[in-house]
Amino acid sequence: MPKLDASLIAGLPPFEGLEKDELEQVLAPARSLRFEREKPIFEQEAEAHLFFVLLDGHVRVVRTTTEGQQVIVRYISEGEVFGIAAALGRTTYPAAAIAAVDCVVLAWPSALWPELSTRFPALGANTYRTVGSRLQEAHTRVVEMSTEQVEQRVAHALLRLVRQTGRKTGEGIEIDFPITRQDIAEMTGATLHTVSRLMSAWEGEGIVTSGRKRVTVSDPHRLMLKAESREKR
Amino acid sequence: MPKLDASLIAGLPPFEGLEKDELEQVLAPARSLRFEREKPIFEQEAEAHLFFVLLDGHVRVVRTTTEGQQVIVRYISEGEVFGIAAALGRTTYPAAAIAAVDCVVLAWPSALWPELSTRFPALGANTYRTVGSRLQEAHTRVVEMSTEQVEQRVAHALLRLVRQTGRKTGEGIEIDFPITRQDIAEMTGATLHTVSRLMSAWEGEGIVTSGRKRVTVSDPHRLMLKAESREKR
DNA sequence: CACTCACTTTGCGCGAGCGCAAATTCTCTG
DNA sequence: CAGAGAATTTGCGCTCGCGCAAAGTGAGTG
Repeated sequence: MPKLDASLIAGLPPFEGLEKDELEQVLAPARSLRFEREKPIFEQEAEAHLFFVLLDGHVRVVRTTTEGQQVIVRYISEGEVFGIAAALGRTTYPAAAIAAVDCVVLAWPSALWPELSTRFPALGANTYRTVGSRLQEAHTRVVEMSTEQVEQRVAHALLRLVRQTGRKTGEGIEIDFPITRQDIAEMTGATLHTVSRLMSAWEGEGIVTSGRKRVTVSDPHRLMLKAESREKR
Repeated sequence: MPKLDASLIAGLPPFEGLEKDELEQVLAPARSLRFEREKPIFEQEAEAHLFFVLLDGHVRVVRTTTEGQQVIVRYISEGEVFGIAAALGRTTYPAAAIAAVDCVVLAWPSALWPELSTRFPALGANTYRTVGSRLQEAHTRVVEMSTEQVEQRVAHALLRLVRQTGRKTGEGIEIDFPITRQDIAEMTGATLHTVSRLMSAWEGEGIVTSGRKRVTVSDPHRLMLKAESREKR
């Protein structure tokens, strides 16, 4: 087990408000793990033995229905906790987590959560704050799915990705990991065909530039207009 | 302030695992409040000064979009906590809560949450377990909205309501509070017209009996078939 | 460097379910 | 108990976006 570099980790949101020695105590029982691109970090319905903080990379969280249809629940970015079923009283993971690119994670045994969260209340508070915003985000998605057209939903999804993981380039803000039309479809409840058509149209209008597994938003402002205009019902 | 009857409250899920004297300490700073049918318990975006346990009645949790469209996030039943924004590090309520019928609630000042949850870990664990299942449920709804037809979604919604709040009658299991076609539409992302058509069809098939603000499921098994058959995509 | 496979684009037809409108029925209130 | 308003039902046309199909375009590999 490599010695973890506390100084790089100290600034991450889950550990905010922890003293230096507290952080070391928190990190002591953690292992650092690597996952290659497209490799599963955990599977849906598996025993939730570990919980994680993502140190580097991007992770896709996917739910699969009994009929085999996949839905992307969210993407995890650097510095976020995930797989925290144990903190929410679950014994299994409700979704799978897959490394979207090569990833480095910290992993703790779930059994340690009760002790860690009581010994280090700041850790618990930070984690539950994250849970709160995820619950709110999930409800936001329900509302979007209920009230918006596909075009609006796709625009919102892209804007969210850009905000979360955007990286500035010459042509605009690029989504920082490989993402297919199919992926965007699975985030928005559309088909890859419809997503492809929308992207083509937006490309023509100069709002996005995109290629194989790559999306760059060159005009976020006009994309926001697409996201907001024309409600239904 | 009336003296609270601890014996009636002891069995509720949020208080499971608390000793008798602990329960009394938890209840001490709580106030009991009454709300008439259709009166708001709190408004969306309001300061989250209180958190609640529902002692009697049913509460509708509603999000309103900037365009004024309403979506029913969930219904709260007896014995559930709600309005727990503070436990999730939020300062405002992300949705409104409205009494679906005359209600009795227990209310605590949000400021007490940190103290209560650390002094009584069981209370914290029970609450976060609830949060966990709500997060999962929200994701389930996202998946349903992404992959199912309106008919399946409405069937699922009714089955969920029946499981949560069903009350046996001569004709089947009745949803225990007034609920309109419009309400069901706002839970499923459909229009009241489509919901009405579905209910009429199902009534014809002998699956449900319904009237004004009233729904009884007489054949849950066949409704489950409606909920599961024919996936799309 | 060619081959293959995954990803993407585009066309076309169709159907689920919305939007609008109007009639009907039930409940509550004065 | 009559009137009014809320909730429900039903009809009809239309559109968004899916389903299916087929062609095109990279990118990685042996």
